[in-house]
Amino acid sequence: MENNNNNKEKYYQGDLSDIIRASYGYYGSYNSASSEASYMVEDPPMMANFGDPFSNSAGDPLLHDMPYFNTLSWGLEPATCDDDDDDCIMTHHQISHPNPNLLLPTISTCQDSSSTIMTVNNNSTKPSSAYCLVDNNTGPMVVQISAPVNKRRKSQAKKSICIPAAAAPSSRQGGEVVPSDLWAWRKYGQKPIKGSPYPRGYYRCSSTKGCPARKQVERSRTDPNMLVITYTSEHNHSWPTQRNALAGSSRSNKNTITTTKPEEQQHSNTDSNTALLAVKKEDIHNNNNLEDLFAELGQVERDYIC
DNA sequence: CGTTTTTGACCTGCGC
DNA sequence: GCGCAGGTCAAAAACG
Repeated sequence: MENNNNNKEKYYQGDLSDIIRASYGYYGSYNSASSEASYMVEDPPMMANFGDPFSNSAGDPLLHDMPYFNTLSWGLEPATCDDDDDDCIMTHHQISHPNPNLLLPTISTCQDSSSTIMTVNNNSTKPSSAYCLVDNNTGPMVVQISAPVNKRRKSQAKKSICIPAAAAPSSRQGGEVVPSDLWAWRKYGQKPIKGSPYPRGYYRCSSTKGCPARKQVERSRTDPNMLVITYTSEHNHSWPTQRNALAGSSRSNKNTITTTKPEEQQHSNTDSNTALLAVKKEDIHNNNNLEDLFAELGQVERDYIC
Protein backbone atom coordinates (compact mmCIF):
# COMPACT_ATOMS: atom_id res chain seq x y z
CA MET A 1 0.00 0.00 0.00
CA GLU A 2 1.10 3.46 -0.69
CA ASN A 3 1.66 5.97 2.02
CA ASN A 4 2.15 9.58 1.07
CA ASN A 5 2.89 10.83 4.52
CA ASN A 6 5.79 13.24 4.49
CA ASN A 7 6.92 12.03 7.86
CA LYS A 8 6.66 8.46 6.91
CA GLU A 9 10.09 7.57 8.16
CA LYS A 10 8.86 8.04 11.70
CA TYR A 11 5.92 5.79 11.20
CA TYR A 12 5.66 2.13 10.71
CA GLN A 13 5.09 1.50 7.06
CA GLY A 14 2.39 -1.09 6.87
CA ASP A 15 -1.27 -1.36 6.33
CA LEU A 16 -4.22 -2.72 8.16
CA SER A 17 -4.27 -5.73 5.95
CA ASP A 18 -1.10 -6.72 7.72
CA ILE A 19 -2.96 -6.75 10.97
CA ILE A 20 -5.80 -8.72 9.57
CA ARG A 21 -3.65 -11.18 7.77
CA ALA A 22 -1.60 -11.61 10.87
CA SER A 23 -4.71 -11.99 12.93
CA TYR A 24 -5.86 -14.81 10.77
CA GLY A 25 -2.82 -16.74 11.69
CA TYR A 26 -0.85 -15.74 8.65
CA TYR A 27 1.77 -13.86 10.50
CA GLY A 28 5.32 -13.05 9.85
CA SER A 29 8.20 -11.60 11.74
CA TYR A 30 7.71 -10.13 15.14
CA ASN A 31 10.23 -8.27 17.19
CA SER A 32 9.50 -8.28 20.90
CA ALA A 33 12.28 -5.84 21.59
CA SER A 34 11.06 -3.23 19.17
CA SER A 35 9.00 -0.16 19.79
CA GLU A 36 5.26 -0.07 20.29
CA ALA A 37 4.49 0.72 16.71
CA SER A 38 6.28 -2.34 15.52
CA TYR A 39 3.58 -4.58 16.88
CA MET A 40 2.38 -4.37 13.34
CA VAL A 41 3.55 -7.26 11.32
CA GLU A 42 6.17 -6.62 8.75
CA ASP A 43 5.65 -7.88 5.27
CA PRO A 44 6.47 -11.55 5.62
CA PRO A 45 7.51 -13.53 2.57
CA MET A 46 4.85 -16.13 3.22
CA MET A 47 2.14 -13.61 2.45
CA ALA A 48 2.79 -14.21 -1.19
CA ASN A 49 1.04 -17.54 -0.81
CA PHE A 50 -2.27 -15.98 0.01
CA GLY A 51 -2.75 -13.30 -2.55
CA ASP A 52 -4.45 -10.06 -1.71
CA PRO A 53 -7.12 -10.66 0.92
CA PHE A 54 -8.75 -7.41 -0.03
CA SER A 55 -9.30 -8.15 -3.65
CA ASN A 56 -12.87 -8.28 -4.78
CA SER A 57 -13.28 -11.98 -5.13
CA ALA A 58 -10.42 -13.83 -3.59
CA GLY A 59 -10.41 -12.54 -0.06
CA ASP A 60 -11.98 -13.80 3.06
CA PRO A 61 -15.63 -12.73 3.29
CA LEU A 62 -15.15 -11.34 6.75
CA LEU A 63 -12.59 -8.93 5.51
CA HIS A 64 -14.91 -7.75 2.79
CA ASP A 65 -17.32 -6.73 5.49
CA MET A 66 -14.78 -4.22 6.64
CA PRO A 67 -14.65 -1.82 3.72
CA TYR A 68 -12.95 0.77 5.84
CA PHE A 69 -9.91 -1.43 6.07
CA ASN A 70 -9.97 -1.98 2.38
CA THR A 71 -8.87 1.41 1.23
CA LEU A 72 -6.81 3.07 3.90
CA SER A 73 -3.15 3.77 3.62
CA TRP A 74 -1.82 4.66 6.96
CA GLY A 75 1.00 5.27 9.32
CA LEU A 76 1.19 4.68 13.01
CA GLU A 77 2.53 6.72 15.86
CA PRO A 78 2.22 6.49 19.62
CA ALA A 79 -0.33 8.93 20.96
CA THR A 80 -0.72 8.48 24.68
CA CYS A 81 0.44 6.00 27.20
CA ASP A 82 -0.99 5.23 30.57
CA ASP A 83 -0.92 2.38 33.00
CA ASP A 84 -4.42 1.58 34.16
CA ASP A 85 -3.66 -1.89 35.31
CA ASP A 86 -1.09 -3.13 37.75
CA ASP A 87 0.39 -5.60 35.34
CA CYS A 88 -0.63 -4.21 32.01
CA ILE A 89 0.71 -1.19 30.19
CA MET A 90 -1.96 0.30 27.98
CA THR A 91 -0.66 2.20 25.00
CA HIS A 92 -2.81 4.02 22.51
CA HIS A 93 -1.73 4.79 18.98
CA GLN A 94 -3.23 7.25 16.59
CA ILE A 95 -3.32 6.32 12.96
CA SER A 96 -1.98 9.10 10.79
CA HIS A 97 -2.93 9.74 7.23
CA PRO A 98 -2.30 12.50 4.69
CA ASN A 99 -6.01 13.09 4.28
CA PRO A 100 -7.14 15.10 7.33
CA ASN A 101 -10.79 14.46 6.55
CA LEU A 102 -10.56 10.77 7.21
CA LEU A 103 -11.90 9.45 10.46
CA LEU A 104 -9.12 7.20 11.53
CA PRO A 105 -9.07 4.30 13.91
CA THR A 106 -6.96 4.14 17.01
CA ILE A 107 -4.91 1.16 17.98
CA SER A 108 -4.55 0.24 21.61
CA THR A 109 -2.17 -2.30 22.99
CA CYS A 110 -2.26 -3.73 26.46
CA GLN A 111 1.07 -5.24 27.27
CA ASP A 112 2.33 -7.21 30.20
CA SER A 113 5.46 -9.27 30.61
CA SER A 114 4.34 -12.07 28.37
CA SER A 115 1.66 -10.84 26.06
CA THR A 116 0.16 -7.98 24.16
CA ILE A 117 -3.48 -7.50 23.35
CA MET A 118 -3.97 -5.29 20.35
CA THR A 119 -7.24 -3.57 19.65
CA VAL A 120 -8.06 -1.67 16.50
CA ASN A 121 -10.88 0.72 17.21
CA ASN A 122 -12.43 2.13 14.13
CA ASN A 123 -14.15 5.37 15.02
CA SER A 124 -15.41 6.08 11.57
CA THR A 125 -19.07 6.27 10.73
CA LYS A 126 -18.92 2.59 9.99
CA PRO A 127 -17.61 1.38 13.29
CA SER A 128 -15.83 -1.89 13.45
CA SER A 129 -13.06 -3.25 15.51
CA ALA A 130 -10.55 -6.02 15.44
CA TYR A 131 -8.76 -7.55 18.34
CA CYS A 132 -5.48 -9.24 17.88
CA LEU A 133 -3.97 -11.19 20.71
CA VAL A 134 -0.22 -11.10 20.45
CA ASP A 135 2.24 -13.27 22.24
CA ASN A 136 5.45 -11.34 22.82
CA ASN A 137 7.51 -14.37 22.04
CA THR A 138 5.76 -15.67 18.98
CA GLY A 139 3.57 -12.99 17.46
CA PRO A 140 -0.12 -12.56 16.69
CA MET A 141 -2.29 -15.55 17.30
CA VAL A 142 -5.99 -14.94 17.76
CA VAL A 143 -8.29 -12.43 16.14
CA GLN A 144 -11.70 -11.22 17.10
CA ILE A 145 -13.53 -9.06 14.66
CA SER A 146 -16.64 -7.18 15.63
CA ALA A 147 -18.17 -5.44 12.71
CA PRO A 148 -21.60 -4.38 11.54
CA VAL A 149 -21.93 -7.00 8.88
CA ASN A 150 -24.73 -5.37 7.05
CA LYS A 151 -24.92 -7.01 3.71
CA ARG A 152 -27.68 -9.46 4.43
CA ARG A 153 -28.62 -9.29 8.05
CA LYS A 154 -28.98 -6.65 10.66
CA SER A 155 -25.86 -5.60 12.45
CA GLN A 156 -24.56 -8.31 14.68
CA ALA A 157 -21.29 -8.56 16.52
CA LYS A 158 -19.09 -11.33 15.25
CA LYS A 159 -15.84 -12.79 16.37
CA SER A 160 -13.74 -14.84 14.05
CA ILE A 161 -10.71 -17.00 14.26
CA CYS A 162 -8.82 -18.87 11.61
CA ILE A 163 -7.29 -22.16 12.54
CA PRO A 164 -5.68 -25.05 10.73
CA ALA A 165 -8.24 -27.51 9.46
CA ALA A 166 -8.11 -31.06 10.67
CA ALA A 167 -7.43 -33.44 7.85
CA ALA A 168 -9.59 -36.51 8.17
CA PRO A 169 -13.31 -36.17 7.57
CA SER A 170 -15.72 -38.23 9.60
CA SER A 171 -17.77 -40.96 8.05
CA ARG A 172 -20.98 -39.00 8.27
CA GLN A 173 -20.18 -35.38 7.98
CA GLY A 174 -19.88 -33.61 4.71
CA GLY A 175 -16.19 -33.28 5.16
CA GLU A 176 -15.32 -30.84 7.90
CA VAL A 177 -13.86 -31.92 11.19
CA VAL A 178 -14.84 -29.10 13.49
CA PRO A 179 -12.47 -28.57 16.37
CA SER A 180 -14.12 -28.60 19.74
CA ASP A 181 -13.77 -25.49 21.84
CA LEU A 182 -15.15 -26.49 25.24
CA TRP A 183 -18.59 -25.11 24.42
CA ALA A 184 -21.16 -27.64 23.34
CA TRP A 185 -22.40 -27.04 19.81
CA ARG A 186 -25.12 -28.66 17.78
CA LYS A 187 -25.17 -28.39 14.04
CA TYR A 188 -28.46 -27.10 12.68
CA GLY A 189 -27.71 -26.34 9.09
CA GLN A 190 -25.29 -26.26 6.23
CA LYS A 191 -25.37 -24.09 3.16
CA PRO A 192 -23.27 -23.70 0.06
CA ILE A 193 -21.83 -20.22 -0.12
CA LYS A 194 -21.74 -18.35 -3.36
CA GLY A 195 -18.25 -17.96 -4.69
CA SER A 196 -16.84 -20.56 -2.37
CA PRO A 197 -16.34 -24.23 -3.16
CA TYR A 198 -16.78 -25.02 0.51
CA PRO A 199 -20.10 -25.13 2.40
CA ARG A 200 -20.70 -23.24 5.63
CA GLY A 201 -21.88 -25.14 8.66
CA TYR A 202 -24.18 -23.53 11.21
CA TYR A 203 -23.96 -24.45 14.86
CA ARG A 204 -25.83 -23.32 17.96
CA CYS A 205 -24.87 -23.71 21.57
CA SER A 206 -26.42 -26.78 23.11
CA SER A 207 -25.06 -26.29 26.59
CA THR A 208 -28.16 -24.45 27.71
CA LYS A 209 -31.59 -24.35 26.17
CA GLY A 210 -32.24 -20.95 24.68
CA CYS A 211 -28.63 -19.86 24.51
CA PRO A 212 -28.37 -17.43 21.57
CA ALA A 213 -24.73 -18.23 20.83
CA ARG A 214 -24.04 -19.34 17.27
CA LYS A 215 -21.00 -20.22 15.28
CA GLN A 216 -20.32 -20.74 11.62
CA VAL A 217 -17.57 -22.94 10.30
CA GLU A 218 -16.23 -22.86 6.78
CA ARG A 219 -12.99 -23.36 4.99
CA SER A 220 -11.12 -20.29 3.95
CA ARG A 221 -11.43 -19.51 0.29
CA THR A 222 -7.87 -18.32 0.13
CA ASP A 223 -6.39 -21.22 2.02
CA PRO A 224 -8.42 -24.45 2.09
CA ASN A 225 -6.17 -25.73 4.83
CA MET A 226 -7.58 -23.14 7.22
CA LEU A 227 -10.96 -23.13 8.91
CA VAL A 228 -12.70 -19.82 9.52
CA ILE A 229 -14.88 -20.01 12.60
CA THR A 230 -17.22 -17.11 13.20
CA TYR A 231 -18.94 -16.72 16.54
CA THR A 232 -22.18 -14.75 16.74
CA SER A 233 -23.95 -13.63 19.90
CA GLU A 234 -22.80 -14.27 23.41
CA HIS A 235 -23.56 -17.23 25.62
CA ASN A 236 -26.16 -16.46 28.25
CA HIS A 237 -24.67 -18.88 30.71
CA SER A 238 -21.38 -19.52 32.38
CA TRP A 239 -18.40 -21.25 30.86
CA PRO A 240 -19.39 -24.91 30.74
CA THR A 241 -17.70 -27.56 32.77
CA GLN A 242 -15.79 -30.27 31.01
CA ARG A 243 -18.64 -32.66 31.69
CA ASN A 244 -21.17 -30.34 30.14
CA ALA A 245 -19.05 -29.75 27.11
CA LEU A 246 -18.67 -33.45 26.55
CA ALA A 247 -22.34 -34.11 27.09
CA GLY A 248 -23.38 -31.88 24.27
CA SER A 249 -20.54 -32.22 21.86
CA SER A 250 -21.08 -33.70 18.47
CA ARG A 251 -20.39 -37.31 17.77
CA SER A 252 -17.91 -36.46 15.13
CA ASN A 253 -15.57 -34.73 17.51
CA LYS A 254 -16.54 -35.59 21.02
CA ASN A 255 -13.58 -37.85 21.36
CA THR A 256 -11.26 -34.96 20.82
CA ILE A 257 -11.26 -34.07 24.49
CA THR A 258 -10.14 -37.08 26.34
CA THR A 259 -8.66 -35.66 29.48
CA THR A 260 -9.70 -33.14 32.07
CA LYS A 261 -6.55 -31.07 32.17
CA PRO A 262 -5.95 -28.54 29.40
CA GLU A 263 -2.24 -29.18 29.50
CA GLU A 264 -3.00 -32.80 28.73
CA GLN A 265 -5.56 -31.95 26.08
CA GLN A 266 -3.14 -29.88 24.12
CA HIS A 267 -0.96 -32.90 23.61
CA SER A 268 -3.74 -35.30 22.80
CA ASN A 269 -4.55 -34.61 19.15
CA THR A 270 -5.07 -31.96 16.52
CA ASP A 271 -8.62 -31.09 17.39
CA SER A 272 -8.06 -30.42 21.02
CA ASN A 273 -5.01 -28.42 20.16
CA THR A 274 -6.79 -26.18 17.76
CA ALA A 275 -9.66 -25.91 20.17
CA LEU A 276 -7.48 -23.94 22.51
CA LEU A 277 -7.34 -21.19 19.95
CA ALA A 278 -10.91 -20.32 20.67
CA VAL A 279 -10.35 -17.92 23.51
CA LYS A 280 -13.10 -16.15 25.30
CA LYS A 281 -13.02 -12.42 24.83
CA GLU A 282 -13.62 -11.97 28.53
CA ASP A 283 -10.54 -13.94 29.35
CA ILE A 284 -8.46 -11.82 27.07
CA HIS A 285 -9.67 -8.49 28.34
CA ASN A 286 -9.67 -9.47 31.97
CA ASN A 287 -6.24 -11.01 31.73
CA ASN A 288 -7.70 -14.07 33.38
CA ASN A 289 -5.06 -16.74 33.76
CA LEU A 290 -3.10 -15.11 31.00
CA GLU A 291 0.02 -16.90 31.97
CA ASP A 292 -1.57 -20.29 31.60
CA LEU A 293 -3.42 -19.15 28.54
CA PHE A 294 -0.29 -18.13 26.76
CA ALA A 295 1.51 -21.24 27.83
CA GLU A 296 -1.19 -23.28 26.16
CA LEU A 297 -1.54 -21.06 23.16
CA GLY A 298 2.17 -21.01 22.70
CA GLN A 299 2.25 -24.76 22.51
CA VAL A 300 -0.65 -24.78 20.09
CA GLU A 301 0.99 -22.23 17.89
CA ARG A 302 4.31 -23.98 17.86
CA ASP A 303 2.57 -27.13 16.75
CA TYR A 304 -0.04 -25.93 14.31
CA ILE A 305 0.36 -22.40 13.02
CA CYS A 306 2.68 -22.03 10.13
C1' DC B 1 -33.98 -44.78 22.87
C1' DG B 2 -31.94 -40.34 23.18
C1' DT B 3 -29.14 -37.28 20.76
C1' DT B 4 -27.05 -35.36 16.72
C1' DT B 5 -26.56 -34.82 11.73
C1' DT B 6 -28.42 -34.26 7.27
C1' DT B 7 -30.87 -31.73 3.97
C1' DG B 8 -34.73 -29.67 1.54
C1' DA B 9 -37.99 -26.13 2.54
C1' DC B 10 -38.90 -21.92 4.31
C1' DC B 11 -37.90 -17.27 6.11
C1' DT B 12 -35.64 -12.82 5.95
C1' DG B 13 -32.85 -8.90 4.53
C1' DC B 14 -31.02 -6.42 0.86
C1' DG B 15 -30.15 -4.65 -3.83
C1' DC B 16 -32.11 -3.48 -8.02
C1' DG C 1 -42.16 -5.95 -5.98
C1' DC C 2 -38.94 -9.39 -7.30
C1' DG C 3 -35.01 -12.22 -7.10
C1' DC C 4 -30.94 -13.59 -4.81
C1' DA C 5 -28.37 -15.29 -1.08
C1' DG C 6 -27.67 -16.18 3.75
C1' DG C 7 -29.75 -18.05 7.87
C1' DT C 8 -33.02 -21.15 10.27
C1' DC C 9 -36.41 -24.83 10.78
C1' DA C 10 -37.81 -29.43 11.18
C1' DA C 11 -38.57 -34.19 9.71
C1' DA C 12 -36.03 -38.15 8.70
C1' DA C 13 -31.93 -40.73 9.11
C1' DA C 14 -27.89 -42.12 11.52
C1' DC C 15 -25.27 -43.16 15.43
C1' DG C 16 -23.90 -45.13 19.95
